[in-house]
Amino acid sequence: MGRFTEATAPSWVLTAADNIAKALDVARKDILDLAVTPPKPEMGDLAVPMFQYAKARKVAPPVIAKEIAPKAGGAGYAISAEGPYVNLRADRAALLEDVIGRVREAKDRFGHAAPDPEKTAAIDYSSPNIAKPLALHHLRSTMIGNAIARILRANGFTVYGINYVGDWGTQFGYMIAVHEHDAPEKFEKLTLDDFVKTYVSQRKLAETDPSVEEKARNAFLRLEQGDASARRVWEKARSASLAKFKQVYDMLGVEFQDDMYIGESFFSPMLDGVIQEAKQKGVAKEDQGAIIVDLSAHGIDTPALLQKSDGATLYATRDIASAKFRHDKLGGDRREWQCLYVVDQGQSLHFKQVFKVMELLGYPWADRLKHVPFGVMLVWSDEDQGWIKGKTRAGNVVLLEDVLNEATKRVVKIIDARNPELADKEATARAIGVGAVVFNDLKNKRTNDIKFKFEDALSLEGETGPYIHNALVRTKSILRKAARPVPSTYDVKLLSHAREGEIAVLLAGFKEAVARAGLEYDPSLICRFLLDLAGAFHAFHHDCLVLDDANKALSDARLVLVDCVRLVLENGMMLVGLQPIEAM
RNA sequence: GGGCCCGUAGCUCAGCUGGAUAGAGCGUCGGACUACGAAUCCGAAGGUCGCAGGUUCGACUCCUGCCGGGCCCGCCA
Repeated sequence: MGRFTEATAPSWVLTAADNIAKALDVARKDILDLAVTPPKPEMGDLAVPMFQYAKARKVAPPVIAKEIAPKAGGAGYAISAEGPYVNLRADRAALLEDVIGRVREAKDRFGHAAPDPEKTAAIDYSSPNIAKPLALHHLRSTMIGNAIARILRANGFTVYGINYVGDWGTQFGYMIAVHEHDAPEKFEKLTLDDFVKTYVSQRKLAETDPSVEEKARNAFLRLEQGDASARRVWEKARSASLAKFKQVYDMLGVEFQDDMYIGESFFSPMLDGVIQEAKQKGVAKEDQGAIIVDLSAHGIDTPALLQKSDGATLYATRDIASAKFRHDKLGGDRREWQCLYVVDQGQSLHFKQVFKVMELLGYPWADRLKHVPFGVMLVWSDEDQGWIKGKTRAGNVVLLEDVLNEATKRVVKIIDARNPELADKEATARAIGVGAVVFNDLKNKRTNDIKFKFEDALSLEGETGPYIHNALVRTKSILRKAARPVPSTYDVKLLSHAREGEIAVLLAGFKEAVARAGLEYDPSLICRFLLDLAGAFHAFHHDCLVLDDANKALSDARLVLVDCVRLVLENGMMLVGLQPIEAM
């Protein structure tokens, strides 16, 4: 697999690949697929190995390389044979001119693909439980999902971000039993915290007093039957929870449309229909009093349970109903529709079962349902001297909000020490602190377990969010100090420094990174890009003076480049949910 | 026992889905603020890529087996 596809390759790469293909008498795509990045920058920007062509012609690879290189030259790049490789190096001035032109034209859409009405996606992410707090482990689904939603939009998709909140289940029995007869003035003021406390205390009581459980069950039964008084408590618990969730989402820069909080309760009226349909189609059967779908003929040993022996439905049943809803209402009529579930890898089997059941039910779009799994979050434990799962064990919950506030607090302290005059101190600290936590979560491959350590997640140095923020702030500082608009014309030949070349190569690769991140549903690819670009800019900043009255022409050209870096950094940051800032 | 994920430097991770001498960050050691922000930059030390076979001109990458870790495996979500 090559570095580029025909759709995303910069024009010089296409030209070069064309010429090499012609010289070898093969297809351009073959060359693109073969092309790799050389191990050292001095060797060039792209290399095409000659091994297989050498084998076909029964000559040594270096011989072929030497023969091809002189024949495949062209405008915009240099070509040379080095051992068994044909190395290509983009002409820096041409590359810079090309990429700067594109950035300045596309602006905040640079790197994006054109919107395509056939591309639609429903993405399920975050999806916390009502009446429970947002904990640290919710960060993963929330931010990975948010980033994928933004990345797919940048790839031309219309995206529906769905928050499939857990707003149905026996836990509401406790809420109803306890709060049903609260005085109105107390009832009105109930918050998520109150409901969490109720849940915890009721669970504790239930351990010694069986009647607590009994009352809760009855209360939930009334809720299911549509009892108005029970429903009133349910609604309150739901709205109080959502209000709190939205506060935290706001801190994270995450937003769901109001009509996209489509929780489990929404589907409860449809579940009988699902069971009936599955039975009628001969997909489901009764077994030990329960309704199951036997999947053993399809390589899945565990059957999918649609209904318990006591008649209650299960979450697989709800997922079937919700998949139909998403297809029918959220873009399923489009050719390139997809429905993503950004849910931890522990639920792989569950989704495998649900998707297979959808297929057995005869829905031809069942193959568009995709589980996008991610690794669990492990927290460092000094006690155990190891990584442990930060489970919701009683009293052991790390609140997401607390982590974000702590991060912000630490950044405020640093700003106070280094830049006490900063305007917007609180908002800036929040962007940097939250960004640090978010970036720490997204920078590694999605499927890895992430090991959460405060010192690392809140670190301000190295491969971190603040490293990106710092690069952005440096671009803005220069642009501000220039005290004149970014020049509209400039002499590209003056941008001859090696650092400028590195930046050009990176900028030219942004679109490829966005495309790949979209195909692989992996925000870490954007994070890596941002680290590379920020790094190249930091090095440039160290080596190259931009504001230089003695050399106005060079200063102009560099200002243009700095502005492009600024723009692409901002574009990339938006995709992964880092909030751009002006100063720090 | 079966299924999925993982094993690369002391630690945390990249390695472009088979190509050139395996790369970063943290930590350690040593340098750079009389230039646009040192939350930065430059350099050094540090690796039998878990182990053993196999496929290939070529394997960190693909296949098989083993070792070690995580998650899942019918009435929780």
